[in-house]
Amino acid sequence: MAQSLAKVDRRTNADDVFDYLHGEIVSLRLLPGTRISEIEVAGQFDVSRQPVREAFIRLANLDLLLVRPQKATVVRQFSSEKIKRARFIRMAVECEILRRACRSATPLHDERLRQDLEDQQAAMEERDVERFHALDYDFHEHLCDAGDSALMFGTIAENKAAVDRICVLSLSEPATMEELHEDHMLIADALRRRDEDELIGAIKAHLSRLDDVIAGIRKSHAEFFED
Amino acid sequence: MAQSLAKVDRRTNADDVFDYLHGEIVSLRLLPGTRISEIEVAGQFDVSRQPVREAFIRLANLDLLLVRPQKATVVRQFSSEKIKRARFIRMAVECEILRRACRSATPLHDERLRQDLEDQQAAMEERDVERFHALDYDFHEHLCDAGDSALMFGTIAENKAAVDRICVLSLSEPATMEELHEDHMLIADALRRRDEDELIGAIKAHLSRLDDVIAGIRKSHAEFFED
DNA sequence: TTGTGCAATCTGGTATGGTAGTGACGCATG
DNA sequence: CATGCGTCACTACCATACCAGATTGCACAA
Repeated sequence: MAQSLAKVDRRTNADDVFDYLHGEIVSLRLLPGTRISEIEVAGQFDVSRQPVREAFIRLANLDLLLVRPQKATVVRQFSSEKIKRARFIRMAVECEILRRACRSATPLHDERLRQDLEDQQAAMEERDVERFHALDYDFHEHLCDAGDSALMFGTIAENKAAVDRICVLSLSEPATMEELHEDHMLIADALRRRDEDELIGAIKAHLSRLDDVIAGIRKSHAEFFED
Repeated sequence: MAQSLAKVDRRTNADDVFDYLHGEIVSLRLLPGTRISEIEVAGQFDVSRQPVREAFIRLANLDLLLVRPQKATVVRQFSSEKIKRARFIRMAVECEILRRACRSATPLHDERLRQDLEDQQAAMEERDVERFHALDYDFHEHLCDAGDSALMFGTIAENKAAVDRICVLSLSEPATMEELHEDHMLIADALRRRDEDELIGAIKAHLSRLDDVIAGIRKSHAEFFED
C-alpha cells in the first residue's frame, strides 16, 4: 500500500514524525514490542501531541504499531501469517509474470537481462553488496518488463521489502551474491530458451532461498513474533 | 489490508465515523469526487472535528479519500492501474492455489465442492442472487482449502471485493448465475480429474468474465476514474 | 465591460487542556 | 507474611481554540 509519500502538497509535521518513525521501525532500530508514547515523541520533535497522534494512526493502519486505547502504544510484532501471505503473493505473481514473459519477451528484453547479469558480476567482484542489492531489484523489474507487466513490479517490491527487513535479524547473510547471481543466470537462460517449466523451477528455487532463513529467525527470535 | 475492524477493545467515536463513511463510500452511496468536510460530518455525528479527522486519515490510507490540505477532502476516484493490479494478483494467486490443489486435494475436498455446486444450483433455481453470491465466496474458499492455502482466501476476498463494488455501476448483471455456475462446474470437474492445464484454463476464463464489464464501466463512467 | 486586488470565509493543521480507562505500587488488614 | 483494596500516575481519547494557506466573490479602477 503506497502510503502516499508522493504528496505534492505541503509537508506537515505529522509527515515528518511519520517518516521518522516509519524508518526507525522498518530498519528495526525500534524493535517489535518497544513501548512508545505520544508525549515522548512530541517532546523529541518539539511539536504538540496531535501530529504525533496522526502519525501513530497511519502507522497503526500499516500494522506497524499497535495502539491499545488508554493503555499504551507498542511497535507491533511480526506476524508469521502475514509473512507467509506476502511470500505466497510474490511467488504467485512472479511466476505468472514469467509465464507471460515466455510468450511476450523480445530479444531486447533478453539483452537487457544479460546486461544486468554483467553488472551484477562486476558488483560481485568488487564485493559491493549495496550495489548488488540495487541491481537485484533492477533484474526483477526487467523480468516484469519482459512479461509485459511493468505495473506489477511495485507489488513485487513491496512484498520483497516486507520480508527483506526481517532478514537483518539473521546473523549470516541469507545468501551469498554468488548464489543469487547463479540463480539469476539460470532464470535469464531459461527465459532466453522460452522453457517455461525450467523457468518456473528456477524462479521458485530462487525465491525459496529465503524461506529457510525466515524459519530460522522465527525460532531464534520468537519474542518478535506474535504467533 | 485488514483495517483492524476486529478491535477487541473499546469502540471510539472515530470508529463509528470511520465505519459509517467506509460503508457509504464502498457502497457508492458517496460517489467518487464528492466533497466532504470535517465540520459537516462532525455536526452530523455531534462530535468534535478530532474523531472525524482521525477517521479521514484512516480512509485516506485506504485510498478511499483524498485529503488536500487547506483545500478540501474528496472521495477518491477509481484508479485503473490499481484495479489492474488487484485483478492480476487475484488471478496469479488463484492459479497458483489450483496448481497446488491438483497435487494436494483429497476426495473430501472434491465432495465439498460438489456440495457447493448443488447449493448454487438450488439458489439459482430460486433466483436468490444474494445467496448465490455468498455461495460463490464459499466455493472459492473451498478451492483454497483444496490447495492447502486456506490463509490466502483473505487475499482473494479482498481483491474480489475491491472489484465487485465497481460493478454495481454496471447497468446489467456482470454475469448470470447460470454462467457462473457453469464455470464452477468446469473448475470442479477439471480439479477432480487433476487436469492442471484444463483447470488453469477454466479459472482464467471464469475470472476474465469481469474484465469486459470493467472495461465497459471505465468508458461509461469515465468521470469516476482518475486515469 | 473587463481585469485586478483585497477581504471575507472557507479548508485542513496545530496547540492545549480536560476526561476516562488502565495498571502498578503501596499500605492496611487478615 | 500474604492478600486485598485504594490511590496515583500514566495512557489514549476528545473538545475547544487558534493558525495559516487557499478560494471565492465583490468592489473598484482602467
